[in-house]
Amino acid sequence: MDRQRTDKNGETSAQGRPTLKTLAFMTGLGVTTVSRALKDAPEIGAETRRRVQLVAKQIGYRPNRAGVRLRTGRTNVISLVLNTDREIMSFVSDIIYGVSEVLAETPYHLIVTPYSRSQDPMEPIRYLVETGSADGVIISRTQPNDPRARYMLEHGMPFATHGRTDMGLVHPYHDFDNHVFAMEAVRRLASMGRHKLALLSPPPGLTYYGHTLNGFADALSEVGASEIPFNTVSIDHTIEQIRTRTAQLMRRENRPDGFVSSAAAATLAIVAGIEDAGLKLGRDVDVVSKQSSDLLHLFRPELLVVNENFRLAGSDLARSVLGWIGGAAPGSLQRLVATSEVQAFSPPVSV
Amino acid sequence: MDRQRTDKNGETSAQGRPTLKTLAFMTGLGVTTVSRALKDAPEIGAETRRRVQLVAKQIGYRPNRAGVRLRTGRTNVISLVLNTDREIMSFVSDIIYGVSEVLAETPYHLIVTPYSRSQDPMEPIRYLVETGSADGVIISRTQPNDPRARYMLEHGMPFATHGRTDMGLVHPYHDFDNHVFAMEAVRRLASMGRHKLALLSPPPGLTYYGHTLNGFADALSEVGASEIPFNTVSIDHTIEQIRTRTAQLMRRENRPDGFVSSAAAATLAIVAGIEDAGLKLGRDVDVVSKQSSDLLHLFRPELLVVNENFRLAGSDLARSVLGWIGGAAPGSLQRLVATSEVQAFSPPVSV
DNA sequence: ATGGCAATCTGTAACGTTTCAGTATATTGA
DNA sequence: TCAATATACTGAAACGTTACAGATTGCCAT
Repeated sequence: MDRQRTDKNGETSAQGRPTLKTLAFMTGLGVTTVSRALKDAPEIGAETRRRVQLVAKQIGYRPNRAGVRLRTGRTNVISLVLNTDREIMSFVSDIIYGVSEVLAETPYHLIVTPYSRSQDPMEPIRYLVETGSADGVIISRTQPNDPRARYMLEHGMPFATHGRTDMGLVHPYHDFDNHVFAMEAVRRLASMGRHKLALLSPPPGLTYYGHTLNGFADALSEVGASEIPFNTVSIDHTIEQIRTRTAQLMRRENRPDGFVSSAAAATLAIVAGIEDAGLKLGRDVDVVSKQSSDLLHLFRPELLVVNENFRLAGSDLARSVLGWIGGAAPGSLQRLVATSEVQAFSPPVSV
Repeated sequence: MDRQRTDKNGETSAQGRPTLKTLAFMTGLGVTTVSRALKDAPEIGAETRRRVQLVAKQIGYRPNRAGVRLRTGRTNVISLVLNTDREIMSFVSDIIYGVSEVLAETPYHLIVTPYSRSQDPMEPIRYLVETGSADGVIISRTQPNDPRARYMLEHGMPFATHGRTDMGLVHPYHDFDNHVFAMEAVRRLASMGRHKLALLSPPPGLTYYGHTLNGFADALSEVGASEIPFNTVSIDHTIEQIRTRTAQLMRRENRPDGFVSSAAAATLAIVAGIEDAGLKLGRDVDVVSKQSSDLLHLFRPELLVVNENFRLAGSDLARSVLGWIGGAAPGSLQRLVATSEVQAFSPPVSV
């Protein structure tokens, strides 16, 4: 197991990985001096500092994470907390890449802390805070009154949320403007002559559920369109459930002629349901959908899409947590990204 | 910053998180005894053991990771190494969930170590080994002669690969039988009367590229079909590139009447290319595709699919690494999963 | 009684780092 | 010249854990 353990107490040149002691021996200085020289402490002579840093670079010195962590309590870890059964697929990969890309230039590692259907969402948070397993946390599926945010705020754990909260607490967030998304979607559908619209919403409970609903309602009254209720399912339901419900809805007399969908996978199901009912996309009904990767236009060119960039969300969230850890004001680390325009891929069919 | 620091040297009841010292004080034992009692060491009296464990549970003692890591060198970390620009989207989320679900019942944390296009794939591996940042590693995009596997083997770092190597070294792996996949795909197409087949392969260089190619070739000769070369693109190319090349191919005189595709997203592009060329899926050409989530049948019901379960791969890989760390023989931790049957969603159209 | 031996328990040191409280030397001000 | 002070460095202690090398006790065979 332990490969080489030649060194006794610092005099004999150490094997294995170099430590401060190794550097101290090589430079003839004390470990304290070396430690401070490496972090540019002011009370170290300019030449000594340079010398130490040179040697450190030469032999590839890297501070031992466990040593630092034990001594300082800093873990150099950011934890991304994910729901393992409800999270959108592309969300996971894109956000991880976004976070990674920011952390890559720092000493921080990314740990993924999962929780599942069966668990209380608070559990992973409590674990992280109680065990001090991370210096900062990123959470998603944010709720208006989010106990996780409150808890972390109370316990001094820096964090950032994907989506906003609404309880008067200030913390970093990254959010996509789903209010505007829903409004633009409705406006676009209205401009195509669609006036009986259904919304496949985010799961009730999450903050952006409200944003989406409000945007939808606001635009409906703005353009004078009406809503066909479709609230027995949300994007959290299975493909099959959404497909079935859509088909049922489309067979009713008072069926919608337009859909707004908050997620790409759900949109596949909606379209399938529409076609199950014998109707045709672009002729009988139009659909505006959010998507996070550029695939929906391959599925059906008649689909109208708005892009949400999860990779950007990831890097933004990572920067925010690091910022908070670094002492920035949490209120200055909030970002609401505007939605892009609704995009079409095939010329509109006149109704 | 430091919240409470009442305790001086163990006599005064400690604040903050309980440590062995806290337990020692509460039970009236020495820290050594407490430490051993918690890990069921044989030289501890049965009653003492129970007593210590009871108190530990009551006050919610959790060993300090930094302490353990510094002392023992064990990190209790498994690292998943991912390519941030070539990895399949669903692969990332599913495999993370699979790994997580296994690690959840252990003290292990999952850290994601990314590398990008611009980097040498060896770099993250060297980092992990040199800094001892993980007790075990999971890699994907495995090559027949994989320098990462060789390096980790040489340096005693337990690991598992998604996909096999082919250099006579023995290590745990999880692999999907792409040879059989390609054969079954070809057989299915042949049974539908398709005899001029094109293969959209994995990227050359990866081990399963060879497996897929061989299976494809073997089945071609078995059923007496012929290959239409389509090797200017692989599933690593962009959607647009695949789409364009497919359209070009389908406009040629000697065009394929069947495709075998190694990835779902690429299949979307193939179908788009087919339709760009004015041809119809199921009538002019059939496509068999691998998929990892059940979405392709929504895209075009004529598609034929074979499912590959990445979540299973993840949990399997995690179990393998843990097994190796735990002392199991690496050769006993290898698994080749059979492909499911080729599935159809719409009745075949006679040609 | 005495030596030997299990059975239990314990103190000390060490892992690598940072911080505290210095020490030694040179420099300054009067 | 002498104290005061700044500059550059240092040892010891501590973070929480485990391993090593004992120490204490009771019991048994002699």
